[in-house]
Amino acid sequence: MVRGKIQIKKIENTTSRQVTFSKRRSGLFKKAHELSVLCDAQVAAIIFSQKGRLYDFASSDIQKTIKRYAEYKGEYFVAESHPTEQYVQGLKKEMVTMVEKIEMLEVHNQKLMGRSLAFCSLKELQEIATQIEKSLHIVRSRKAKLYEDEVEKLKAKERELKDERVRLSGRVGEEPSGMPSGSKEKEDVETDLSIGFPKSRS
Amino acid sequence: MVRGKIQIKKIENTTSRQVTFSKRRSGLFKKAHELSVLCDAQVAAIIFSQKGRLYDFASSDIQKTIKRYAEYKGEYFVAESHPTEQYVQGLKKEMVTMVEKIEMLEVHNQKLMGRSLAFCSLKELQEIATQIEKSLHIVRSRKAKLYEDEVEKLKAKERELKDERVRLSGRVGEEPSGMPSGSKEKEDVETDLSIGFPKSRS
DNA sequence: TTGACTATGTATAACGT
DNA sequence: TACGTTATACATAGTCA
Repeated sequence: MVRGKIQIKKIENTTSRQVTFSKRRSGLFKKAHELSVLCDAQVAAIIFSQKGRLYDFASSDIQKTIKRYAEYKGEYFVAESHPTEQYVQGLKKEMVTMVEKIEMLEVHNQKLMGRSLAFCSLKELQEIATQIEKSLHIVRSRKAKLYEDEVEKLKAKERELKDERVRLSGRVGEEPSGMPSGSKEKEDVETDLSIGFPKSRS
Repeated sequence: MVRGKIQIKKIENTTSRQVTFSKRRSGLFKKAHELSVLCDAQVAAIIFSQKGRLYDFASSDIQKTIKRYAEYKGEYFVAESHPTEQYVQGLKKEMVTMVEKIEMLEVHNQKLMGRSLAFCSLKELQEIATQIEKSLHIVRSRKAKLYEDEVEKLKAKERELKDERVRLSGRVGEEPSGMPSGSKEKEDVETDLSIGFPKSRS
């Protein structure tokens, strides 16, 4: 029994509020449905309860209704971070550029590797050959340089060891003995060191 | 005055339907508002009239409500062509792959061109040198083949011309004359054709 | 269109169970 | 918590202005 006009303000009693919510919610949805049928309208209603639970009603597909709303209002209902069409276009453009670059590099690579030459003109072949010769020259020089450095390092080490040996002999005050023979007659250590297999060990 | 219970079905009379639409719509919005206040709920309602006109109500910001709905349902209400976050992630992943490929190709290219060798080991240098030598061999072979083909073509042409000359001479019934001298003693036409500038024209 | 009027149907607040 | 009941408040169909 209704005691009188109710005030439209938040119902403080939790139970009462929940009951009212449930009843009025279904009442609202009923009214929404009736409106949609009687007047041939597209109706959608969304309700979040205080607890955050979702209730919805739609006379047709709610997604369609919301999309229609979005189009009508010219708005997207999307997360803040959602990418724009423009941004994606930018990405795609970048990708096209990258694909082109990859193709270009692959073709170049192929040619430098001596493949896919079937449609090269003589002139082009000549250019490629020149480039390759140049490359080969550089690589060989670099290789030679590395060898040299290696040899230098080893020579330095040998010299160091020899000095050490002399110093030790001096301290002991004896003639060097028990040292590998033949170390004195060979002044040029270079002949003693070589890349590859050692000649022999005496 | 209401004559009796009304049927919940489309009102055929246009005027009546429009009036009912207007009244029930405001009634619905009023109920929605009351529900939101009484029960502290978030309510939104969207109505499209039969004519396609939009009416909406929301207890708070309707955009927020719809966004909340979208998040709750895990859906975007966006135009068909609008890119999803997932799609963009896919693109970005592809781009990373492409960037890596480009870097790899560039490094390879650089090495084949004899550049950026500073940090190559001897072993690596040796491999590069071997590859380059192989490439050079292939390119030179290809070049040689092209030269040969060219020469073959020219020889064939010369032979053809010679045959033609002989036939013409036979028809005229005379000793060939006015022909370039020395064409008979030279059986090997190869010496007569060369790549580059012609030696001379007699 | 829009707003009033009003008889009547409906929704629902306050209770029970 | 959820469902009946019921007295009331509210909504609204039909009508007129």
